Amino acid sequence: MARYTVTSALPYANGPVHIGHLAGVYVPADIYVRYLRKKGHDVLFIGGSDEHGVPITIKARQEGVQPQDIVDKYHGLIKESFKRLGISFDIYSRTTSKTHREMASKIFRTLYDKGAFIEKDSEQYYDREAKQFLADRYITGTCPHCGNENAYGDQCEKCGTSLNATDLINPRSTLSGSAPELRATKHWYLPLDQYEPFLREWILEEHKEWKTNVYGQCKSWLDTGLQPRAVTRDLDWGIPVPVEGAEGKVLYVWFDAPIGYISNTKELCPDTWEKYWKDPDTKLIHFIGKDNIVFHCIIFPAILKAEGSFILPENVPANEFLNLENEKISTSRNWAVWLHEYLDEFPGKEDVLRYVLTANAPETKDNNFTWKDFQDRNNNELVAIYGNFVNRAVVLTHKYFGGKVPVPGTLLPEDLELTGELAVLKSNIESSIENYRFREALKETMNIARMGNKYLTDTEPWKIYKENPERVATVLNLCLQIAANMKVLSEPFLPFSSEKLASILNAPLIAWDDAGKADLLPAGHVLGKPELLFEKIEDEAIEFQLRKLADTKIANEKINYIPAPQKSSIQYEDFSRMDIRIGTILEAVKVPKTGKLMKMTVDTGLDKRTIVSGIAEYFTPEELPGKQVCVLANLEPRVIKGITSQGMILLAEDSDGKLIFVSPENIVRNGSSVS
RNA sequence: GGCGAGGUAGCUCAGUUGGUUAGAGCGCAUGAUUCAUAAUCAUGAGGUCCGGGGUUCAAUUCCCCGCCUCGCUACCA
Repeated sequence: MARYTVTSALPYANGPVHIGHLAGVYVPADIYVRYLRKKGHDVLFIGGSDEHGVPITIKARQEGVQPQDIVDKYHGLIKESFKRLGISFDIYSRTTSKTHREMASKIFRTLYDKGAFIEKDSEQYYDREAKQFLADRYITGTCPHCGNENAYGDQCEKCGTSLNATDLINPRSTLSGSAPELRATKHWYLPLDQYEPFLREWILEEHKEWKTNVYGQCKSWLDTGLQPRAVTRDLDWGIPVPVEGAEGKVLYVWFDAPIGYISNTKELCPDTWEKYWKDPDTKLIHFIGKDNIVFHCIIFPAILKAEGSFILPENVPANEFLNLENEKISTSRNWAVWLHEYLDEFPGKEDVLRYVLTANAPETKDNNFTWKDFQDRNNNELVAIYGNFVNRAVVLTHKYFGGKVPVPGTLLPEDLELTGELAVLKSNIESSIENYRFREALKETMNIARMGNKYLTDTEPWKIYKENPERVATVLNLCLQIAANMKVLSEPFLPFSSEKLASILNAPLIAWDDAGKADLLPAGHVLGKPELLFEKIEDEAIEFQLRKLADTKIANEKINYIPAPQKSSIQYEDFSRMDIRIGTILEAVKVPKTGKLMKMTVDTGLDKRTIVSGIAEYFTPEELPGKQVCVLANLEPRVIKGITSQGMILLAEDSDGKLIFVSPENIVRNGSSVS
């Protein structure tokens, strides 16, 4: 018996959980832990909500409530829906818990006391209108070396000098446009660069077996070179930095969140939690999505290593992403299948979702969920293969043997082959699960039912019953044994159906290692009431979902779009200083080596000038010439990627981020003023 | 733009440490069958293994270039 600590990424509590989260993290993690438990291992499955960080404060501000209200709402919703889907967490807690606050503080403090952090005092700019400290790149000003008036807080692009924001003359906040004030602040950095040799050895040498996407990304980070990373923030929502003189500062959410795994373990096992985190015999497994790789493979292990007494993860099986009907799942665009809605709309079909998301899991590359595929897999696989096989075996037994498991006769070669294959399939399922290949494991599980269907067709008990009832007894006995094996071996994937099958067979769920054999049900055992394991999903239900997606996609784009709050008042004079003209784009080329920049020549009526704009993702150079646009003409020129941009083209940004030109309704003479 | 992962049958995916006819499930076609939720079983059709070069006796598999998708990151007056 081995000991396992299995974690699944903490969902961020600013929205409900959708099928992408499930397919990527929670369903595979649940399969894994259910399997380990069935094998008799000592395993803890740790989950919880991640409730700190800036996005939650922004959402709270938008909705006019407190951050606590936001996280209370979503934590409850998420916890409840996980439970309903049978995600078998041993604990699902939250990072606003008392235990977590203490644990995160303690770990920070330990590192602090060990001198593991770099402490940096600095004067940082604070935007009084936006009410926050500004990161360097949110500040522009005049370069002290070359006099460029549009240098960034971290670097002047004109002379190439690296700067500190405090070096700038006449700094401005790019958030509000106002002049920020200097405030002294202090932050703590984890010098990741110091852990590079350790990480390199540990990952690149000792964990070559990790999935290629995980290993590749870690290697990329390590080869690029790691930088010290700030682990504190100036913010009023989070865990206070437990150090004197750190008032108003909180732990960076990515420092505190993974510690939540530890805190939640402690909350569950106040006395014994340490053996799950500090005993070298314990295997720690993190289930995550691919966007989380660096935090779980680089930063969190560095924190654990710095602390010194914790074990490191054995594996970090990160999945890719799931698309929905060929489009990226998006919370903000409401393009998702929400778990709590699915559970309401498909009652009793928890396993169908679990099945489809496993059979189609994005294990090696991004995958696509479609409702048609969902229906097909239910109707053609769960119903037709698994459910149907069980039903055939049970109905025939009731018909010929009064619902009692018949006494088997002498086994023929084909019977022995069947039982031999059963053991093979079981072992295939085991090795697949242990290697995090759940899709394959599920397929092998279904092959057991396929094998049963074929066996029934080959032996044709309904034909031979009259002349050879003894043979039929053997055949049906074996079929029921196969069904009993299905019940056990499919339980990690389809726990609800296994319960149901247990009741149909009137036999309890047994341990994993007792399966794989053809003697699970004794002769004479009385079966339970026959009922269908799965039912067909009709076209109407699928059409409803597709219509709903189409509708909510349109509706929510309009309803959910929250315009940015109005900026502070200005005088007419401020406005009148802006010289906005109508101009015509003459030519356009993409700026090489950039993702978004387009270099255009624009006839402003005043002159023909060069303007660089970040629109290349939305327009091709070919479609631009001839277009009339509004140009902010008297904007100070600015060097972008070595090109001097003389002005700015006005664009509207749609709710989905798409850019649209602000153009005159009719053709206007170039140089016309806009006011 | 840099880096990482992926691009294989209509769909979802395996696989090839380079080697005769590239696999599975679903879908489709044909046949068998009727115990079963028109479910099952068998057989079959379907693929310039993203494109172009190169190395090799031989490349889908190795190398180079390019295109596409996703992620991280940079940039986006």
